[in-house]
Amino acid sequence: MALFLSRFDNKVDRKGRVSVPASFRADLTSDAFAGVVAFPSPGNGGAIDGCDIDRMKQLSDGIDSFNPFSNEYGDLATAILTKSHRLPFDGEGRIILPQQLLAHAGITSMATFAGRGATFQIWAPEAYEAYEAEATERAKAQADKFELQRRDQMGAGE
Amino acid sequence: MALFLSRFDNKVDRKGRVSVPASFRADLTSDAFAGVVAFPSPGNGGAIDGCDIDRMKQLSDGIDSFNPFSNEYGDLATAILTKSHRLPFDGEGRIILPQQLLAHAGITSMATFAGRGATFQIWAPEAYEAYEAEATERAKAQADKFELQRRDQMGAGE
DNA sequence: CATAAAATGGCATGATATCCCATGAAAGCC
DNA sequence: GGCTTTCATGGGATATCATGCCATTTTATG
Repeated sequence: MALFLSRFDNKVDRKGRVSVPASFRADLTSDAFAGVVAFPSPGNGGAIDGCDIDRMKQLSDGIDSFNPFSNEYGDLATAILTKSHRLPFDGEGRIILPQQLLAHAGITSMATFAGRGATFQIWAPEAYEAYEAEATERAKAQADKFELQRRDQMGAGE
Repeated sequence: MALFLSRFDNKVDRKGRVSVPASFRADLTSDAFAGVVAFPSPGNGGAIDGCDIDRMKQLSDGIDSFNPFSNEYGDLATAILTKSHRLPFDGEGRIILPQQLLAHAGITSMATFAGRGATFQIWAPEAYEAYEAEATERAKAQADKFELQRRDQMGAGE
C-alpha cells in the first residue's frame, strides 16, 4: 500500500504539465498503470484528490474502507469514478492536469502536492495554506480524538 | 518493535546533515525504507518527532480507517502526514533535516536526539534542556502524588 | 488539402541531494 | 597499554530531479 508523505510545491508549465514528486512515483507505478488517478475532492472544495490505480480499483469494487453497501456511498463512489482522470507519466515523471481539474482547484502557475498516506491532494498553494490553517485549528480542538487514534496504533503495534 | 534509548547530541554540518545515533539505525532500517520519518511534534512545540517507516504506516492505516473525505481524516492527515518527511540514510547513516523542520525546532549547529522508546525526538539542545527541566519538575510532582496515594492505600489497608 | 494550433516526446540545464572516500576521536578488545 | 574497530564528521565527485526549451507528431480548422 502506498504511503504518500510530505508537501511539494511544483511548477505548472504553460501546457499544464507538472512534475509529480519523485518520491510519489514509485507508489504510482504498477504493471496496470504508471501515473496518477485524479478527481475533484468530494470533501475539500478546492482540492484535487489523487491516488494510484489500485486504490481506484478498490473504490470501483466497493471494498474501500468506507461502507460499500450504503446507497449513499454507492452514489459517491459512482460519481468519483465518472469524474476521475487517468494521468499517465511522461518520460520525466510529469502529468498533464486537465483544464477541468485546474479550474476546479484554481491552479495557475504552481501546484501543491500534499501527501495523505494512502492518497494525496493537489491544491493551489494559497488555497492549501488556508486549508492547513483551518485543519490545524480543528485538529488542535480535537486533540483528544488524535490521542485516541495514537493509542489505538500503539496498542496495535505492541 | 523499535526501542530508542538515551540521549545524543550530534553536529549539523553545513549541508544540513546529522549523524543518526548508531544505536538507532538498526531499528530504522527495513526492506521498505532505511531512514527516519520525521514531523513536527504535535504535542511538544519545539520538538521534531522521529520514528521508523512501519510506525508511520500504522499511523496512516489508522487515519485511513476514517472516511477519506471526512474532516477527521483530513485534519489528521494535514497535521501529521503532510508535515512528515522521509529522510533516507546516506552511506554513513546521516540524514538531511529539511529547512522546515530545522526552523520548527530552532536547530542551527547541533541536534539532540532523545530516545522515547518506540519513537524519539530531535531538539535544539537548549530547547531540550529547558524541556527536560520542566519535565523533571512534573515527574517529581507525579512521584509525590504517587507516594501520597501509596500511603493512603497502605493506611487504608492497615 | 493546407495551415495553424495543440499535444507529446526528447533533450539540455542548473540546483540539489546522494555517493564515496578521508580523517580523527572514542570505544572496545586482546 | 597498545591495537583494532566503530563512529561522527568533512569535502569533493556524481547522480537525480524539477523545469525550460525544442522537435515532432497529432488534432482542429479553414
